[in-house]
Amino acid sequence: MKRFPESEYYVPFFDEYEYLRKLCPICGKYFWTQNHDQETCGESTPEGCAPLSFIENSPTRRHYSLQEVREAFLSFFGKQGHERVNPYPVVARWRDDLYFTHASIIDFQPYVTDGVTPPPANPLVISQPCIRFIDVDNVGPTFGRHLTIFEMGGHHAFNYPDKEVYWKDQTVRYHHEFVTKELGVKSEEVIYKEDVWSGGGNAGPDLESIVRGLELATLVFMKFKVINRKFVELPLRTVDTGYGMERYTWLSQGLASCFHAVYAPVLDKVLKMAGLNRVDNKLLARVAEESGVMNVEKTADRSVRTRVRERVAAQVGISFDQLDKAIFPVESAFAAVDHTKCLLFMLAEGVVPSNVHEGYLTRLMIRRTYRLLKVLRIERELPNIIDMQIKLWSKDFPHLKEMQGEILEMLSVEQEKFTQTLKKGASLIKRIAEELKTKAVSQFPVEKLIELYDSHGLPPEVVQETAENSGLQVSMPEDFYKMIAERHVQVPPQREMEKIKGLEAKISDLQKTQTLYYEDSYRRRFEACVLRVVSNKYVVLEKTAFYPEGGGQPADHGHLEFAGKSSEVVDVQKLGNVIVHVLKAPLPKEGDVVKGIIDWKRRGNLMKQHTATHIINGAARHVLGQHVWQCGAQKGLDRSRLDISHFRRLTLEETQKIEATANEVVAQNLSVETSWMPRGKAEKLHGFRLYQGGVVPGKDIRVVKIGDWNVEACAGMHLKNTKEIGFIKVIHTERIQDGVERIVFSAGLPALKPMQETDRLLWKLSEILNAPREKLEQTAKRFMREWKEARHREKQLVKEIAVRESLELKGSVEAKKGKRIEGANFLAQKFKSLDVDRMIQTASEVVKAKPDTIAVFYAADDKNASVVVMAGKDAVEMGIDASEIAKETASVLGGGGSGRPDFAQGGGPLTNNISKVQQKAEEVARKQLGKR
RNA sequence: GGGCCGGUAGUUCAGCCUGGCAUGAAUGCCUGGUUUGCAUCCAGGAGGCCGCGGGUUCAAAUCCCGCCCGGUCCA
Repeated sequence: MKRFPESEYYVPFFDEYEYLRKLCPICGKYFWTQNHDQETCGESTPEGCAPLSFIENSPTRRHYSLQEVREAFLSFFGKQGHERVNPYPVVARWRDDLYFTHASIIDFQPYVTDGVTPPPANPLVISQPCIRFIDVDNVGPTFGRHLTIFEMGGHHAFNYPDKEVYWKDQTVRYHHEFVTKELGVKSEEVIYKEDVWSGGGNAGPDLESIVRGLELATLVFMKFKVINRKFVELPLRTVDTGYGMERYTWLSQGLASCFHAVYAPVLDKVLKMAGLNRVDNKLLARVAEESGVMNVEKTADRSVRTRVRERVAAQVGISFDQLDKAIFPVESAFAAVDHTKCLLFMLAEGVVPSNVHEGYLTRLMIRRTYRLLKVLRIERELPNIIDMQIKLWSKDFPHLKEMQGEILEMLSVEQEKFTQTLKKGASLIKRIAEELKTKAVSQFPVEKLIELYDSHGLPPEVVQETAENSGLQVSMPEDFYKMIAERHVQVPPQREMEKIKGLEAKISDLQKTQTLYYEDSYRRRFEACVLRVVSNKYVVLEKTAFYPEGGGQPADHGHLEFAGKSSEVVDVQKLGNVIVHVLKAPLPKEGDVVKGIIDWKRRGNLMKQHTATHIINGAARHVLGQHVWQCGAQKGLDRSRLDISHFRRLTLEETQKIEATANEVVAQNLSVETSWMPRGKAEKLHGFRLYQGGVVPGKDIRVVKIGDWNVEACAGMHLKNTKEIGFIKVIHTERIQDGVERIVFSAGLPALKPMQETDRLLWKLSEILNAPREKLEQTAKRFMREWKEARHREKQLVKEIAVRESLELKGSVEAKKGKRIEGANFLAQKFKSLDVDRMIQTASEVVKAKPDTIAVFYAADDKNASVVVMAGKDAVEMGIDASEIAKETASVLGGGGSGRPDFAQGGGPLTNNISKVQQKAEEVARKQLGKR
């Protein structure tokens, strides 16, 4: 749907304020204005509907800092009955459909907007830091209209069928009042433009407010769900507003760019570092006014950008080159100032740069920032810029300061990695270029370009630079990134669980199964009534103490007893609210009362492993830092694993420290408390650290708290106190992805097993090396050293023997003991032991001394026979081909051989035929010499 | 989660496709000489579990399988 009818946008406010609805002849959108002479929509769009006309001419009552705009916004809506809500994290860990919070409404999706959970307040107001990568190419060129990190002010009202808060008219009135009465903009300057908003499966009409060319806010009326491309009305209608706090700040200050308004102290210093502090502000202001046409589409090639710039240059009245030279570095500084704040917020919330997920986006951001700073020749200043950003923002966001050390460390690790990649890349390109040159190829092949990007991370532009220096032409095909994409087409994963889905339909009418394991996690026996039996395999009870698989904890096993029979429970799954036991025959009948008995050895172990997982997680964070988050976990009967985010390989020392810390927690006998509470309350009480295991659905969540050590939202089975675990042993660690470390450990009695394994190994080693345990290390070192020395000595000896033997043989050649055939010396010799290396060395010496010699040396052990054939320089010239001799003689031995004319070897398993080698070799040699 | 590239002297790499002596290359190191201020030149030398484990083969750095380690791209 392109647009909604007028009725979706009309509000009585427009009549009251004598607003007129008009159609913009340039962008083709409807808009509402009080100024009846207004012709275009008044927004500074890429189509050029209007310039920005507030530069050096602010329409507001006074200048506002970002902090002041935020406060004005929050308190204005506070006065209008909105409750203030603290901002959420920028890393959206409570969602599995996106990585970063990119709008204020994200905080309340999906549970609030789907009606599952009540909102924390209604109506509410919030100023939410948001991260958006979608516009990253525009950050800088648009002078701050686009940012990767910004604060979105939102006042939200959730209208339920039985409870109306406010809807369109009131929303527009609030906005209008805020802009005119609070900020002092004249009413006739405020234009409302109609648009259609959709995102995240929801949609609705929206009005954008525009003042002096700048879009300031979007007022969205979320009332549809998109199902099969059709709009279906939602029972819950949400007022979703987004006020660009930075844009209001910019508007009020009327400075040349949004960055001047928001980042003044940092921008000043960055410009100074880069030697750009004398840039003409008048010129900047003129460019800013026209910057609305800048809108670099992600896929657009350079020519579009150039064209747009030329247009701006014409408007400003200077040449393209002049403009580009003056403005381009400033835009880079703008972007750098934005990107470093973005990095600061991401890293402060513990995103570890990596090759996957949000970590990868962070890595791309770091590399992008690094390249920008490099263009400005201030890449060494990155830590200083980050420090300045911390200083600027930690007043409002105190958590930034706490992470200072870790952030700088992560950045330096990342920077080091990147320079390594670039360094390696440069030498790689050079080598390829040289190789191509020797082949007289002047065009850089596309497949090499693709390989360099895909496998070595070198964008074509970088290749271009380096390769063109070596005189190679590099042209990038238009569909380069499409070609990359084609290399990554993947087969969609096959669907499993189809059977279970069929099962779900057959039990969906049943009531929620009562969960006895939550009432008492130590309960081992219970009685319950059978509600349903499906497919002679699945049994549903009214209540159960069997824990179904979930949250990385495997299902309980055990028995059901009924009418004197016993049936084994082999699996337990949760389908919706119903718990299904998978049984091995015999099966009870529907209506039977059965006795359930949990396999306690299994369950007890799993509880130990699970509580231990939480402790290890806490220990890892304690030892390594606040950037540690759980990225995955799986509990097992005798060992479990926990994946954590960390930017380096774990060292042995760190691992042992984690292990020691975890065991201290065990020894402290901390109590483990589990409780159910509303999501909002839990978040308020314990923060977003709760969501270690990823998304936790539902209105109420279960909070597992281990003393003051660790709090997580978790549905699993836990002990009552840590001492019950007994002992935790870390078995090993591995790096499963860049930035993700896996810790494999065991808890309780099963932890004994890996320790005994290690013990056994040491025992064996001690036996083999014949050394006591405490001397093992130095003994192993000594053996290694001696082995090396021995190997070295052997090599020398073989050489020496070869020289001696060759002297003897040379003597026999001279004494004409060897055969002379066709003017060449033919020397065949059987060696006593099969030592190919020695034969080669010897032959090599002989041939060197007597270049007209053909040496055929052979030997056999009980399994194989080998032949070495070497021909001197003169012999080769006479027509000898050692390769053929080796091949022919080896065929007598039942094998094969080959090599070069001067040297070849072969062999075979028929050791009995070794006596025939000499004759055969001579025969072939004669033939070769005779041919000449 | 998936794809791709790589692991060989201290370092950067060649050799692998097409199995057959690692006389491997450059650089760094050591010795001697020539010079002598700042990447000088010449001669000689030391330095390799060819990532680990299997398999194929008369023969594996090279081919096949598994693992470990590093890099990189995509979602």
